[in-house]
Amino acid sequence: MTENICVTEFTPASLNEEEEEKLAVQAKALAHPARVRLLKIMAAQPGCVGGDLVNSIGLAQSTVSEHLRILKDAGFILAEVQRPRICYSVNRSELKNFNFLFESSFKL
Amino acid sequence: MTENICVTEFTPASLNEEEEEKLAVQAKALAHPARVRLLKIMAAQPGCVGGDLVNSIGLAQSTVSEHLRILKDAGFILAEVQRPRICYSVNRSELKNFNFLFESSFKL
DNA sequence: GGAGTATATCGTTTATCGACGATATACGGA
DNA sequence: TCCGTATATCGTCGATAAACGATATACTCC
Repeated sequence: MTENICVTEFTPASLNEEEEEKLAVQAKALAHPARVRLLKIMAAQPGCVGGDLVNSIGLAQSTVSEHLRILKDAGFILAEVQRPRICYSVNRSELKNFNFLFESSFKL
Repeated sequence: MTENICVTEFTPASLNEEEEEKLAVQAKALAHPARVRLLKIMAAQPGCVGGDLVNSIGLAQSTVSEHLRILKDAGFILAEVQRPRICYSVNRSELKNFNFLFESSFKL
């Protein structure tokens, strides 16, 4: 360890660990092409889609279900039960919140 | 497969596979708390930081180096060699581009 | 040329992810 | 009540990620 050349002092106070964790967790939910695609499809629908998402994407039903669970856990989508189907839709406020968190974290 | 209830037809033309892939790849680079933290630290610096990042974070030098490589590969940071150090800084245009890609993909 | 310094790479181990088929669940309707 | 349908969960396997210590690399300065 030597003295810094181009480093200003960093104040730990500006590090909000919870926010960082949330940003990372949500980014992880976006970190797969299939999930980006699913989100995009849902965002393009006025209402919601059922398991037709499975047909829109070349993956097994169980795989799609898992991707949807991850997106749901991240808060990016909502699931409305319409037996026997489930109607998924994007949660725009949470998507916007991610966007905001991203911008504010990195001072864009 | 049955007829849809709440699904409108989806046009594959609006699916830009390259963009989806890029969004996923960049999201993956953000999908770790240590990398979010590193980016945040760098974004808070006027210029750049050297390997002091290693000291700012409780991880081994080799681990931090790997995280930095991932961020660099994603285009989120720039590395300027100042032997024997390397000065890292955020690439704001790429961060902003991610933001834009995110917004436009999901129609926010 | 040799020593010192900062960063990158390698090799290993453990943990997590992604995909699938098979099966369970939870309901609506005949 | 039993059947069909849509979704969720389970178990497994191969692939990838994350962490570390040890070592290599690539310079600067004596």
